[in-house]
Amino acid sequence: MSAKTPAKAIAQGMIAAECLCARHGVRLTNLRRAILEILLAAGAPVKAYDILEMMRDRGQRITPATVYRTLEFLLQNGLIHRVNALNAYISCTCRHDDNTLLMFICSECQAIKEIDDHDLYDYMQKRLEKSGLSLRDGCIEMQGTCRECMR
Amino acid sequence: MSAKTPAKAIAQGMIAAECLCARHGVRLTNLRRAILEILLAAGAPVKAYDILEMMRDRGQRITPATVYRTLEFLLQNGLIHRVNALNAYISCTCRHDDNTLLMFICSECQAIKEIDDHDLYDYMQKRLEKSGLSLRDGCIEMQGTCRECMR
DNA sequence: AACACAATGATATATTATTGCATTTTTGTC
DNA sequence: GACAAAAATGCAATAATATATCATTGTGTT
Repeated sequence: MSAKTPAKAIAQGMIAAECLCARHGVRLTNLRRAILEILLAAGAPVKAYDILEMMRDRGQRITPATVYRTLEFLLQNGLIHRVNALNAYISCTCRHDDNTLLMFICSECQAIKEIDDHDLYDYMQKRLEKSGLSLRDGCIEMQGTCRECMR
Repeated sequence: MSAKTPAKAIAQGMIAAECLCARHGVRLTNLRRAILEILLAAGAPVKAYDILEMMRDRGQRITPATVYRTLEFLLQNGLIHRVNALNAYISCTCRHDDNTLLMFICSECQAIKEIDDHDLYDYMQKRLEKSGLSLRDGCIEMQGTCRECMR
């Protein structure tokens, strides 16, 4: 419905997810597939209860607990990210096999951009280590303004 | 009670807050003072409903709405920060007069460290501008592991 | 005192998330 | 295939976090 993402990209995302789950030795069930697909299609942060509604609209009988459990699974396996600033979830667009993540959130339009800048990440890592802090496997969430909202 | 922070530091924080409010032309009321003091004393992230309880323990009749309104005021005036990763609030320890903020959260022990590293901030800013993103007035929340929890 | 405005009180409700236990589905073993 | 064990899901209740709305109180100005 609100498919902001081209069908092709969604399909690719699903295939990538299948591969990843196979490698991890975990099961990508229909429920998990369905919720991941919603997130892939949205291409934007989606709230847990919105996912719940979308699933119900599709005729699924489902409760919050199930949604959150499924999100937890997808998070664990690096297929999606949680956007703390928005209490929302977004499908992962980077191909980081590690858990490292640089995420930029536009405070104006809520758009999310994953930053695939390993140099920057490494620099931050190095810089923080001077204060005895390790970014290893860490998430970084930055808020600012995107180009469109800047003008 | 749970005063992790020396009384002297709390007092200093309060004075700084008074000054700042005076400069901003806003009122640091008793309620606001009380809640700021709780946060200063804690020296760690505190949840809204914990603040509510502490206030009630002190004999104040107070509701969630009031707590959130007060937190909002303190946030607006840069006296505290919201820790999105924890749904919690912490008194500001840096003296940034701007809204820029680099915050590090230990995923193990939940300790928060404000990073006062303008070089790092500027570097990130510059780096992000290449992607059309502006960190101006933005918050950065990083999760990782602190020295103590590393071993 | 009268007024305007900011702050707080009070009630209700919305939003986000988890717990615990029952049931179903899948997997591995015989 | 039959079975037991484990994983996934269903279901109900409830916890935790946050906001909206309207009434009341306090503060500063004239």
